[in-house]
Parts: sequence; C-alpha cells; structure tokens
Amino acid sequence: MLFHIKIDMNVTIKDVAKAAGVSVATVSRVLNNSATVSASATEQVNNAIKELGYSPNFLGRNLRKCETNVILAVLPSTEHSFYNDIIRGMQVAASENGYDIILSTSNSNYNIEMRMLNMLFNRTVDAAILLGTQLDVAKLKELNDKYYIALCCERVEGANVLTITVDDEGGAHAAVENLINYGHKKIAMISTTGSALSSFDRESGYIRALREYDLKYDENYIYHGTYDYENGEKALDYFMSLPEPPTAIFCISDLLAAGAVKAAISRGYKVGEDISICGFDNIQLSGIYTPGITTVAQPCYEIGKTAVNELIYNISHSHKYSKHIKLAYKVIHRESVGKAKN
Amino acid sequence: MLFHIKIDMNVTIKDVAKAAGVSVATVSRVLNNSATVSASATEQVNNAIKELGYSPNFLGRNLRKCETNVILAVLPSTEHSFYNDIIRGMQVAASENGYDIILSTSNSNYNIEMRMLNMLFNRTVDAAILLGTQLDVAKLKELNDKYYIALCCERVEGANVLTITVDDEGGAHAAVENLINYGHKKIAMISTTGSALSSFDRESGYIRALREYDLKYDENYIYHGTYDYENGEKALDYFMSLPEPPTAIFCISDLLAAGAVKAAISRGYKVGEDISICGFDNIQLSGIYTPGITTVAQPCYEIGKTAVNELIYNISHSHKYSKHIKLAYKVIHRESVGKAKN
DNA sequence: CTGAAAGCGCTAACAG
DNA sequence: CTGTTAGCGCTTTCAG
Repeated sequence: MLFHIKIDMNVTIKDVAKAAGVSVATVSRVLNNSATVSASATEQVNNAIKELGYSPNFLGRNLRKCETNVILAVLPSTEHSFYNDIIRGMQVAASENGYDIILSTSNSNYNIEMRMLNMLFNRTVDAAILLGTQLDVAKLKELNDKYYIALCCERVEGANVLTITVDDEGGAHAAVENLINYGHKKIAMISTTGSALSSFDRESGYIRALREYDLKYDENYIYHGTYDYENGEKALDYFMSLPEPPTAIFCISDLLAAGAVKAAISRGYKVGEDISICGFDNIQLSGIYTPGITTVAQPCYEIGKTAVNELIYNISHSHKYSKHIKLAYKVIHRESVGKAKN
Repeated sequence: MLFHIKIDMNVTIKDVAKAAGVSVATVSRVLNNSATVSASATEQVNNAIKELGYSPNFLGRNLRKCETNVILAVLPSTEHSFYNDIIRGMQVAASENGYDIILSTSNSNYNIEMRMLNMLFNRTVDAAILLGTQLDVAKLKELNDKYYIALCCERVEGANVLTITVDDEGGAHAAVENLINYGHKKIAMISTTGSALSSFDRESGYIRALREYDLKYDENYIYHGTYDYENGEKALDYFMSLPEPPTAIFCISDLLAAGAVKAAISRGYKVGEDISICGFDNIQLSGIYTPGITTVAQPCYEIGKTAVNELIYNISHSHKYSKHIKLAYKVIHRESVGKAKN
C-alpha cells in the first residue's frame, strides 16, 4: 500500500517518542502537562523535541479533541482603522484563555460571508464573531443553534444572539446634546439607508435629544445615503440648499463627517464657525483632518475584549447566553464643532 | 471505554453512508468528485447529505491529506485601509485556486508574529504571507527552508524569499520627478528610521531623481522619524525652520504627508501654493483630505493577487522560487502639489 | 463502479 | 508513573 507522502514530512510524536525512548502517551503528557511524568522522562522528551525540531500537528490534536481553540472574526473589510483596536482587544482576551483569533473579510457580501463561515461548519474554528453581518435573523438563529457565534458592533433585531456594541443610541444622544450645548438649534443628521441598526439607533438618540430640548424634529433634516464619504459631500450640498439650512450636522460616521467637512470647506464655509459637524466612531482620520473632527468614540478595545470573553464563557459553559451588552461611548471635542452663529 | 463526547456532535461521513446505504468511500468520492460514482448512488448520497445537514469535517480531511488549502496572511495591523485591496487580491487569487486566506495581525511585534506563525508550524495552514515582518534574515531563511512563505509589500535584504512589492525606488523617483516638473528645486523628504527597506528604496529613488536633474542633495533635507503622522508635523516644523526651507516635500507615506499638510495648514501655509507635499501609498485618507494629497499609488489588488498566485505556484511545484517581483506604481495628482513659487 | 480497511497525528482511557 | 491501544473523520489503495 502506497500513500501520498509529502517530501517535507514533519517529525511526529512517534519520532519524538522513539528518540526519547518513551511511549507516545508520555510525550503527549509532557506536551500537555496532563499528568505527572518523571523528571527524567520529561527531560528526555524535551531534549528530543528540541533536537528534532518537533512541533505538534494541530490537525491531529484538534481532530481528536473536537476543538481547535480558534475563533474566527469576520470583518466586512479592513478599510476602517476602527477595527484595529477591536481586534487587539479580541486577541488579548483570546490569548488569556488559550485561544487564537483569525480574521477574514467578507466585503459585506453574503456569499463571501457564508464562505468564511464554512470554517465554522467544517470545524476549522470553534466559534465566529460577526462584525457587521449580511445574514438575516433566520440564518443567524440557525447558526446560533448549531454553533457558537457573536455579533460585534452591529446588532440584528430579533436575533437572539450574543451581541456587543457601543451604546449607539446614547452616544448619538450625547453628540447631539453637545451640539445643543454649543447653542445649535437647527441640527441635521446624515444617516444611512439600508438595515444597519447602529444607524437606526443613532437616529433614535438624535431624535430623543431634540425632543428633550424642545427642538423641532424635521424629516428634511435627515439625509439617508450609503456609507461612502462622497455621500457626506452630497448631504452637505443638500442641507445647504434648504430654505433654512442647519447650523450643525451630526453624522453616523466619521467618514461621512469627513465628506461633509470636505464639501463645506470647498464651498467656502468655515467648519466650526459657519457650520458645525460631528461624526461617530473616532477613526484615525478624524484626528488627522484639518479641522479635527468632533466625534463619539467607541471603546473598541473593550468591545473586542468583551465579545471574546463572553463567547468563550458560552463555549466553556456549553450554553448560549444571548445578552446584548452595550458599552460606554465618549464624546471627543475637536475643531469641527463650535458655537452657533445667530 | 468511554471517550469525551461533545453534546453537539456533528453528523459524520459514516452517518451519511448509512443513510444513503453506501460505504464511506462512496460518500467521499461524491464529496470530492474523485472517481466515477453511479448516478443513483450519487443522488442517494446527496440526498442524505441534505437531509442530515452534513458538512465535512476538515480536520479529518486535512489530517489525512497533510494539507489545509489555507494561506495565512500576517498583517502588522488593520489600521491602514491600504491593506484592504491587497487582501481582496489575495482572496480572489486564492479562491481561483481552491485556497482560502485567513488573516492575523502582529502589531509589528516579533513575539506575536511568531505566535501567529505557529499556525504554519502546527500545520493549521499550508503557507504564510508576511506583510511587513519583524523577522530577520536568518529566521526567514529557516522558515523558508521548512515552509512556504512569501513577503509582501516589504522586502528583506538578503532573504532569499519570494517577495512582491511595488517598485518603491521607481515610484519615489516618479514622485520627485513630478515635483521637479512643477518647478520645484528645493525638495525635502520625510522618511523613517528603522530598517524598512521600502523607505530605503524610496530614498534611493528620491536621490536618483535629484541627481538626474542636477539638484543638490542635502542631508538636512531628509527627516527620519517613526511612521506616526505626528512625525509629519514635526518634520514640517523642522524643514520650515531651516535657513533655506524647501518648497516641496516628498513623504514615504500618505500618513506622514497628512501630518505635514495638517501642520502646514495650522502654521498658515497654503498647501499646494506656499509648500507642495506629496505622499506615497494612496490610502483612502489622501483622497478625502482637504486639500487632496498628491501621492504614488501602489497596485494593491495586483500585489495581493500576485503574491498568492506565486506562492501557490511554488506549493504546487514543491519548489521555492524566490524571485522579487516589483509591480508598477502610478502617480496620482491632487491639490497638495502645485507650481513652485519663485 | 463499489466496499473494506489502513492510517494521517494525536489524546486519553485503561491496565499495569 | 508509564505503555498499549482505540479512535477522532476523512481519503485512498487495493481487490473485487
């Protein structure tokens, strides 16, 4: 019988056992600290490992243990510096629990996302965290029944899935309240079409703030578009062409805010004086832009860390606790917001 | 004998075989299209698969085949939108060849990078692509001897490893030539300390352009710092305090260029008139900034695609061809560069 | 065209 | 404290 043999076939636990003069079981034991092994045997094994340059094959281990200790995080893209700290938080939490995080990107495409989730189905990973999913409630429920999953940054209505986000509603409320405190009464908002509930929640916060301060809520003051920064430009033009243009604009993202700022500057407005603009997310760009863009920071590191910790808690308790954890935001003051002109 | 049984034990190929009334071998055959199976058997198997919701366990498959068809890409971080198109290119090339790409981030930390490379050692992945590595030549050689690896975006001197980058030297040369064509004669450069050869190569291109146009090369005109955009600000202040300040600045990255632009604006200079600033990379930011930042675009998508294609070529030929492929750059004109004042 | 069976590398139960 | 051995799920040879 001839099997396909890789040229660079690695040394296996068997080779180590032979070299160390012990059984594979003993090697496995020192590898995993799983039972008491005599000092001498331990030493022999460790020497053999070093000599042979042995590194355990996790395919064998994982197959045997029915677990990989790997969690997959599916990102829409790596375009937003925003995700970087979330990932860092995930990695730290994972590392503390003996897990690893691997990433993949879906380009916000349902099919690609499902393809990535194959790793869940084919047992390449133990669990998955979705950062902004394209899947609908039904699909998520199906997944959550069979596997360990979590949503991060973006909730899905009715999905009974572990979810970690910033307090979107509260953050938006605080952002608008801040504009109001700067004397603004005509406050518009740039939001997105589509089903993202973070946008919806931020709209809710915006509306609540207006109500609380007895400012009129005008539907013409909400612009809906895509996430592209060009939409920030379009929105600005739209708002400024209104019979009664706003003096401040709250945007559901920094990218849209940057687009609005860019357009405002090019149309000759002084941002922070003629028009105040506030974003959301606190991506790197908003600190670098001239003028600096006032925004609402998400606790990215904390979000990532919490998502992984909760997910691992679920795994280790063989249970799917599906709470929605909302973490605290923080308003970041920069130059794009200033006192309202009268 | 009692083994640890996972509660949610998945259906296996055995269950499918039983349900379909065939052997596991036959199931495997239809799963892999690996041999002719009668139409009726095929149908029965497919039905059973559907009914049971079967999904093959890749741990078993991979263990058996000694391969995973997964390539790991190790990113320094996901902070740069820059990587997004590279990853897209990688995914497309991988997908076309039956591979998957998984990502991880190293935070430019040697230990984390090595930890990620464990996936290579423990056979969780077939190959790895390093985008900006912390490993030295010796380590890279060692890895390249034992595994399939490639360098992407950042070469390492003396490492005989498959490498794909943009033509850094040529791109920098073109950027500086462009400044010269705008009438600039006093051209400074913001570069980085440390060992990144992309910076080194871009300096070489800068110097070659100066020489070719008989402009004097002045060491005081090169500022070395970290990659943080704050260094762009510091560099600008330094240059402008020189007895003979430059009229144009070429930066090895858009982030540094943005820092310089920000500082210039805040010091009252008109960017594109009083001072021209050119970046490198064409990250999203440079198009959004006001003024738009002139830069050198890397063919990111192509770089990622090429890296994966070449790597898979190596794998499938069981050989480590270690050429360095340099792909074409493109100068992107925006407002941050204008005619030199006299 | 199909089934039996070996074995990928590893862990863990069991017996000693 | 240690060795033997079954078996995780899968692919593939070999024989029919």
